Amino acid sequence: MSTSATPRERLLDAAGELFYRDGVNIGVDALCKAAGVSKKSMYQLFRSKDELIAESLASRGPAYQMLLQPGAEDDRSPRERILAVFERQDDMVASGNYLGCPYVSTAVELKNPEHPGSVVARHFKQQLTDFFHRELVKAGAEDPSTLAIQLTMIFDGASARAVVRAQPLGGIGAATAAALLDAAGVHAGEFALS
Amino acid sequence: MSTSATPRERLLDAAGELFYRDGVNIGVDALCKAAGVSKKSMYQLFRSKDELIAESLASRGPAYQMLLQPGAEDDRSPRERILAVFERQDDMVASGNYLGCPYVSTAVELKNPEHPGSVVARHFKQQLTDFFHRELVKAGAEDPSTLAIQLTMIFDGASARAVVRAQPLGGIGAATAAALLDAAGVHAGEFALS
DNA sequence: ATCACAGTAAACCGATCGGTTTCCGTTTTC
DNA sequence: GAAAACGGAAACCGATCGGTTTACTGTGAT
Repeated sequence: MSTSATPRERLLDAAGELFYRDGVNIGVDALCKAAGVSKKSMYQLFRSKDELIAESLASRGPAYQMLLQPGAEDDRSPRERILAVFERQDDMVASGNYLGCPYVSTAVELKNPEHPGSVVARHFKQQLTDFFHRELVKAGAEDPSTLAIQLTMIFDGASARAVVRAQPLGGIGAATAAALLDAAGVHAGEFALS
Repeated sequence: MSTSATPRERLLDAAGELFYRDGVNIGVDALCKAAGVSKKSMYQLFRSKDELIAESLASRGPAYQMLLQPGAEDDRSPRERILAVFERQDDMVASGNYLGCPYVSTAVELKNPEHPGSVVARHFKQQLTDFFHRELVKAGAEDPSTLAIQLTMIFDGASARAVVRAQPLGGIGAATAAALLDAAGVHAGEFALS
């Protein structure tokens, strides 16, 4: 347990991992024990367990996005950059212990769409759609808004498949996304003329 | 509370509804109270709560499939019958209180793919894929196996979107499925030549 | 009439739930 | 060096967890 980090950081880290691995119903005692933080400290850092759920989800957002989305600087085409997301998802599933997209899983478990954790989940799922949208605009796609939503759906569908089947995806997500991009006329190496 | 049904039926009914509405972490006390069944009866009808999860999921399977899949006897083309699944999903989401595909949600919540409930979930998700596969074979699709998986992914992706966004789908699932079928050359009114 | 069974209500078990509080040691601050 | 703040360990709260047990009621078969 890296005691170098602040209690808040340790808590957010442990919460991010345990809420994902065991579900949001894991107890705060187990959480605090894993973080090496007392319940007293936890409850003066966070108003409630619900707030900790939301904040731990939010704190992992940027890293999760960077893990999934290619950096801004590379010379790949929009299509390749989009497909890279599905390839990274494939890797995550293949590396084992994949339990679904953390945001979708949390929203599913919380049931209540107004729960602070659900709000955070909605926000970060929108960011993936926004990434797709930006790339599609760069590629000059005809209907980037619809297509971005469809790609996000394929991403979450692949995620659901990985959870239900509990086995590697074998590139089926990337293949489906590619088929959809083909149908929409977004081809390899293509950029908008503008 | 229809006391006409047997305790077993009442329990499976209440469990199917409450596990879906509140998640699998709902207590057995609440379950038994909703079913009007004593805990003693519950535990001589089912070995454990885990078994009740699996059996209630299984007992709802046939009705859920019939709700989603068109009956065997209709004159629609395979493509239309496939798209009908997505339209019914759209209706379910639009009617409110949609909390995702019960099988995916349960698998996500249980985390453990060897949990009896996860096994049942995997089985019934496969049945949807099988339905798509049958229709695709009828339509003479080139790669029905891959396409059936892709359609199932779109279905689950649309389901995830409905949960995360907590708003109607607006036909995006059917539109995505249609685009994929178009790309695969499965057109309206088309049947295999055989 | 009686026996057996099915089933409910409720007490009970140890463990855990989210959350609060007390106590005490350590570190920072002046 | 004294005082104040930080934070961990652990007791504590009422409620609930999954599961068992006891006690009692109603029913049908004989």
